[in-house]
Amino acid sequence: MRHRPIPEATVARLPMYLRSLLDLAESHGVMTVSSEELARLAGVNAAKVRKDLSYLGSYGTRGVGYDVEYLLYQITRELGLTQDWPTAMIGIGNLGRALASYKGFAERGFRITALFDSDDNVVGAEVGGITVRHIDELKEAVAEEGLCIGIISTPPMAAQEVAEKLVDAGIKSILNFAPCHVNVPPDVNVRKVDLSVELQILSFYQQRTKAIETAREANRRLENQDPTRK
Amino acid sequence: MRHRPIPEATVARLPMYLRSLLDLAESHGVMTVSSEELARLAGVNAAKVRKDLSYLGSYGTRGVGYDVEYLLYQITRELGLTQDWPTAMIGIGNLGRALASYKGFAERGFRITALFDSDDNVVGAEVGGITVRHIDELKEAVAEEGLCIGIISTPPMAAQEVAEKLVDAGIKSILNFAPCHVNVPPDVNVRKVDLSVELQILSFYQQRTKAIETAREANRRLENQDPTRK
DNA sequence: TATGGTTTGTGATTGCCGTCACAAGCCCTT
DNA sequence: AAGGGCTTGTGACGGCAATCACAAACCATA
Repeated sequence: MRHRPIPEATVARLPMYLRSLLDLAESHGVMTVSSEELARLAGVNAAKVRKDLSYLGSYGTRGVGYDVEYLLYQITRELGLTQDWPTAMIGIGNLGRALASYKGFAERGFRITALFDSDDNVVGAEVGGITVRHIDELKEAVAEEGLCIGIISTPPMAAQEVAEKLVDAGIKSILNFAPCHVNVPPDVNVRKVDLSVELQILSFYQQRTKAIETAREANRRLENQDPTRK
Repeated sequence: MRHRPIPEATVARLPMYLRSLLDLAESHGVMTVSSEELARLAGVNAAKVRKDLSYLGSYGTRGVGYDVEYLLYQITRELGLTQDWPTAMIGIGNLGRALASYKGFAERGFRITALFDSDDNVVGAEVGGITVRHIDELKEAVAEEGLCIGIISTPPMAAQEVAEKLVDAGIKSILNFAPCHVNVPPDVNVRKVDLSVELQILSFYQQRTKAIETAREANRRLENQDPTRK
């Protein structure tokens, strides 16, 4: 049972557990945590927590719970966060600038160590202490500096082209903030963060609840008009 | 078949189709599109596209495809994007500022119409033409200006408190950019965007492929050392 | 009007994932 | 040493979603 593959859904939740554990370790100096407590903090089901953690190995103690420090280390290791992955960002516009100086990345161990753009007005500028280079220098920089992860924060029109340049440079992991799909070879891993898609999904459900409310109100009004109605 | 409920997974993909359709309509003036083509653009399976769209109704023509304009309208309507949902953003730090002026929101029909913060140094400032108000004015503003959606872009520590204030003010849809889970009543819809979680997931798979590569290399080296090895 | 080529809409199937429920195992008290 | 109270780890089950495969339906052409 120890070495079964970890399901994708579990991998996606590990970072949440990691964060909750960090909170526990920092704020209270808590030594041990139950799956119930961890589930509450991460906002998921307790059984799911246990099953997820069991994929990593038997790190809990029955009747007691999980040792916070130990679990922290195991998840960190499993996620590959014990080493750091030099990260390049391409597209230093408004969004790129904000992301490049976003403290959340650094706090979770990601150093964005190289910035690139194609606009000569931007190349040479300094953002968060890093000088923006021209995209043509990307391949060389990847080879020399061991860049492993690429972040695309260009406008959507440029995203596909940039993705291809990243792939050509040998990058195997891409995080795409541009609101569009990019095509890459099967051995390259792309994840997408689309800021407005989430709003659009909210809009769908918001409309739905609004419609229900409106219908209820109409019913109430109808009933008031004709209280004898069956 | 017409009025079955739309699965969550489908709702999450509608925005992608919407974007691809917009591209088609704008750039080429294409009149009609097949599920195959739309699938390619959105980066999904063609059968999935057809099934997804079939939940909205029979808007395609066999042997021809889907009318781009008509489908555009139907998805827009289904997502509730024919009306606009006044949106409040709470937490105008680095990230909040970038998001507030992010053009992608406006392009997809979301106007952020109200900004709030708790820091007196920020209150009164103007971001993207909107004056930042104090969080204590939130409830009143929601009531008067019909704000429907709340975006949390505070540091994680403040997120839960802000979420509760949004709920108290009557907001039913929340988009949370703070890297933490927030607890809300069941009738409130929260979606989360965590910028660094995606990086952490990439890190996991990156480590995995790296490990495989390293193992292969070790094998090669071993075989070179002892070419007669079985 | 008939025929061929094309594309949709959808039953059927499969696999993944969430949840439940409980045995196994640990600690503490007596 | 034994028993009670917890908590983990996991088999079993059910449901949702992805994919396949094909009949139904449409257009164009003759």
